[in-house]
Amino acid sequence: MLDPRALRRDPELIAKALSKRGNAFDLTSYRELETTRHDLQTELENLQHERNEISKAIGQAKGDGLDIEPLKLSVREIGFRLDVVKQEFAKVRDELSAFLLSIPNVPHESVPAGEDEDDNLVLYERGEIPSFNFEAKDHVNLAPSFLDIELAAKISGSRFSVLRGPLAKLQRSLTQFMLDVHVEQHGYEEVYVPYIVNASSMTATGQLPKFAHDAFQVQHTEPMYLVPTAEVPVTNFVRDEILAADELPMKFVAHTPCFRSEAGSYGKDTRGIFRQHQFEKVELVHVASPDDSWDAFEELLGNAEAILKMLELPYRASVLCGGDLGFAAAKTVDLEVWLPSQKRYREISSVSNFLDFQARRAQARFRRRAGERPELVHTLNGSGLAVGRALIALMENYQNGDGSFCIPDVLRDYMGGVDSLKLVAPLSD
RNA sequence: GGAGAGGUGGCCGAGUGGUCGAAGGCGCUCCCCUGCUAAGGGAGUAUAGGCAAUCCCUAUCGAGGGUUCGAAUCCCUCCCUCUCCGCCA
Repeated sequence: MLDPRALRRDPELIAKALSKRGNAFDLTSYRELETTRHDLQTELENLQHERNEISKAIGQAKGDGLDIEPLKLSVREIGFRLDVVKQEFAKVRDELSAFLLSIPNVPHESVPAGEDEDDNLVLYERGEIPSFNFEAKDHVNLAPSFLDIELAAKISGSRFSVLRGPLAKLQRSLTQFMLDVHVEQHGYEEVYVPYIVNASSMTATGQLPKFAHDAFQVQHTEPMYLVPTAEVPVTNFVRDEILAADELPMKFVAHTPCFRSEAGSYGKDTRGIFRQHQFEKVELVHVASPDDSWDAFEELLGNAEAILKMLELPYRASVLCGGDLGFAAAKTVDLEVWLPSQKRYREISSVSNFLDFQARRAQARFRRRAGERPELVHTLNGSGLAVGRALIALMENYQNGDGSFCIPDVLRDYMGGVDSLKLVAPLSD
């Protein structure tokens, strides 16, 4: 959520800043709502004040043994009027808050203008794109019977997968490796978190109310949601908390499955496990002081890149343009890994600084010094990395032409010493 | 699933329908005293909103309704936590 005070002070400025996203900010209805809210609130508070005064007087009169009936009568009209105004105010307040919750974050000044991913700005490329003297197979053809989409379709439906044997182990090894690096080398605390969250958590990080259709909802005593990313449960650690300055920065790493409905992506990336309703991700989350969040951003990006470097996968980094920027983010840098079968880079990590946008929704604050007013923290996160996509990238970039692919050095211990896999032969069971 | 207890400020914990935003304690901040690995004394210390505003006003005692001139306090619904029993990975 944007700062309501900043918005009130200069709505034009915010509208202009949001236009970088191609987001039309409705100044007219905002002004109308805000004016109505202000008028109603003033009237409401005045009425409440009057009522409080008289009620206080009644209390005193009663104590003094005086007749309180005339006073009661005088407060009656106020009560009626109050009921009406209270209702009107509640309605406008709810409308305004729904309006505010649906406004995306203001893009940082370094974010390029643009409509979609074609307008993203490539920062740099790293690693060496492999040159094969054979036709590169894609990940499906490299492990046909170990990656069973049909079986998953029977069990669940489209966009699910079953991984078998060594392929399942390889995905687990990747996960383990990433967690270990972030904990042992980058100073993160590993956390294990719920995979189902409540509506308040989803609202705090920005998935709700606007993007309900992207999430899987679970019906319980109240509506709950399968986590679309560990960002949701982990960032919500600090919801409604007032932290001490020395508790910052907080750095968490969590491995979770992620669930996305992928509504609106029909026909897109339908082959293999590239875009699934359920996928594994290792996520990094920072809770930072506002002074340090851009440093934290660089650190996070470096931490995610470190995994790609250690796996020796070719990748590039791009700043997302305004139009491609996620709802809550002020700035995002995507890491994209080279996929030989597609002969292009594809997203494997997304690193974002949300500034105080999520923190305001979450009321996540800290105190610089004891006795001072609490301030909103800054939140950031980044994939470190998307495990399923890392699996694809590894298989494809390390393929040898005979259907086998090598296991990168850093994973060999996790794989029990295995240095290559050949999974093109049918599964024998 | 059954039975019970409870949700109050950074924490613990009082609270009779009326001057309670809330006693007391702890913690924290500042000051004083003392000069020595301690203690004592004083003052302050919730959040959000309105306003140019220190002041002032409004709201908030798990959430939402209700009763009442007035609700932390009474009633209803929901959520959560804890204890015991049952079941269970």
